[in-house]
Amino acid sequence: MHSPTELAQIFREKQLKLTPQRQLLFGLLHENNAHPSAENLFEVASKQMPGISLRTVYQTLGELAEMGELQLVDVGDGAKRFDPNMGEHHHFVCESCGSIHDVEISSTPKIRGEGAGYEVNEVGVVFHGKCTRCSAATKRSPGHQAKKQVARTK
Amino acid sequence: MHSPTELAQIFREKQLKLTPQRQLLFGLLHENNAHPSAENLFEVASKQMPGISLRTVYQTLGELAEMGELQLVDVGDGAKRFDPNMGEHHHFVCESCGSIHDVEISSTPKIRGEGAGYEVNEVGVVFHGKCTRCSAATKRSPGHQAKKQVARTK
DNA sequence: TTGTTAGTTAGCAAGACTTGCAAATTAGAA
DNA sequence: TTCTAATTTGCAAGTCTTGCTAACTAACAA
Repeated sequence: MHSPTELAQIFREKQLKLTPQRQLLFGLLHENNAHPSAENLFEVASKQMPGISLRTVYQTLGELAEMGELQLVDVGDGAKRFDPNMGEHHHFVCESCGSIHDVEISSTPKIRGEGAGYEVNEVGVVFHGKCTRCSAATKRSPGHQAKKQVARTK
Repeated sequence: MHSPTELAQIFREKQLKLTPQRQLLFGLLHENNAHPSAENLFEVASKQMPGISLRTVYQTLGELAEMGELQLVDVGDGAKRFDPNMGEHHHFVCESCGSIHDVEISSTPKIRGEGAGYEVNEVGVVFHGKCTRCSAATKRSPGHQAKKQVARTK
């Protein structure tokens, strides 16, 4: 996504207000590669701006996604994640700690056979496995693993 | 997944009961390539067995998935889908009618660069676009499209 | 056929994640 | 400072799924 400064400019041009809430979120999202959920961002934002509403976080994230400033990532664990990296890339999800990492793939997969006639607009690839850290941890002490990075109560 | 008869055998071996509800669901799932959600199956099952509980459908689907008889497919539209096709394949989601189709890809994508050190256990590829039918319909009468095959209220 | 019992089902409540709504605020322009 | 449309909030509500538990029943033995 664009930098907070550039976003400010874009918002002004669209007659959208530059509220403190939005500015805070722009900053928290910029170059954030942790793939946070709305709730994650809300927690962090709350520390810097107690009282900010979760509803506002959802609202702002939704706007940014609609404007093409954020990519929505769904790894099937319940909550949607937001990724400011709009370049072409895919995702790796660690089964141990839950972390999500951007990855590049050697070549975009193509449909083979009957389905080849489909009109494809988008291809999403999600890898599941163990990240370097968890993989190493498992080797050192099987059974143990890095603490889950993303809280999941479900 | 296995055929209803084979599943019956497997369940017996595991001391699991062969209830009418389970038998019905086995049948409805067998060779079902429509990628139904729990709710979808519940509706169909209800016609043949009025009174069956949605809870039971979830329960049974969960058991089958755990036994490796069903694959869970999440295309990010809210509800999980169940796919009895356990062979290696990926999915195509039609943006117009919502239908999901199994597809094969020419080669499994590989992670490139730094992420190459990850321990990958599973690769999921989801294509989004227009299925043959909707693609043709759009060309015939732009603006129109096939009726959504999967109800989504969200 | 009957009794026994562990496995199941059904219903409802509740939890997680999101979104709709309406009232209260406020950024930005005049 | 005033005005107004855009925003933020808080809460209710909706969707999908799971936990809990009382009632039920498939499967097996006598």
